[in-house]
Amino acid sequence: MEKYFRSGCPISSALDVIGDKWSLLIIRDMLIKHKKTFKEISDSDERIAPSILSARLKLLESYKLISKTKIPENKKENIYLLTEKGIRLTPIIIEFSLWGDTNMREFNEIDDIEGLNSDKSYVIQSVQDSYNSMLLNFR
Amino acid sequence: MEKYFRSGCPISSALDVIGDKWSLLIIRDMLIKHKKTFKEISDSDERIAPSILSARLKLLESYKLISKTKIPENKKENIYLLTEKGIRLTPIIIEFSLWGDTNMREFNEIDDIEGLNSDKSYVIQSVQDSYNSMLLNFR
DNA sequence: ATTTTTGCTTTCAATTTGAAAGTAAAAGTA
DNA sequence: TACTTTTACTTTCAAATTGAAAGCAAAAAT
Repeated sequence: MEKYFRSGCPISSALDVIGDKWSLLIIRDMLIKHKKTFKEISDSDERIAPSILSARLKLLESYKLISKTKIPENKKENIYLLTEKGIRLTPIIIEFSLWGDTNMREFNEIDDIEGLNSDKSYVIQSVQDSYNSMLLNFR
Repeated sequence: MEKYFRSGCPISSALDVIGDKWSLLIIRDMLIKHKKTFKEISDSDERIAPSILSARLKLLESYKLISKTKIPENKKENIYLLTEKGIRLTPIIIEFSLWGDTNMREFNEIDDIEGLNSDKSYVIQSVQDSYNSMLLNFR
């Protein structure tokens, strides 16, 4: 897992870490659906292969977007949680959601997402607040 | 170039079109640097291979994010321009820029971008206005 | 004690990527 | 007019990545 960046451009550098087919979908499930285990994340509509999920979780952890812990009650399951860096991806996730909702209906049947039409900064704040509340159970 | 979508999720659908290593960098150069020809887009810090650029331009055109024209003065060069759909990617580009700027400095030396600290919606509006002004020369 | 679940790893074929070279038409130059 | 250069690609092919399937070891459930 070597860390190679194509240039010093912040956009390019961000894409070098999360600009692949799967990373933002993993982040979406953690952030919006509060998924926390390998199995929960595996169970998405998009069916990510375990080999890919494993590799991606390792990479996201190496860039400190997520952390990996266990809870004392369960020695088996790993708990994956978004870090501050990861939670800060919320605006990107919301912008993708809005763009896809408006611009992809012509090419694919798009699920309706409730609350997406509310004020943008309110939606972002709500998502982040909700995730942070959930996090309180793990400290 | 078959159009396959992994699910009805707007985020996933957006990523199925622009969630690869290069598309958003092509959009960045068109939107921010007003690049319009194959050669101009080829000349980026990240050095995209012509085979990849060719394939990506075709795909972006098929999803109506860009249009391909010629100007009467030059029968050789194609002019690639962002459509409304493409210009609407501005918020995503800006959010990537902001996130990379804040969160990737730990792992890569990030170029300073002037004006990035201004009000977000002002930055977005400026970028879009500037691109639209440039477009007036091609209608 | 046995079965099931979980979180992976391994394997391997198929797909994608990307560097390099090639090409055809247009444009520029002598 | 002939030649050279430029542009916008395409082709080739090796390397890297992806992803479906199977395997596996430890923990949890029965």
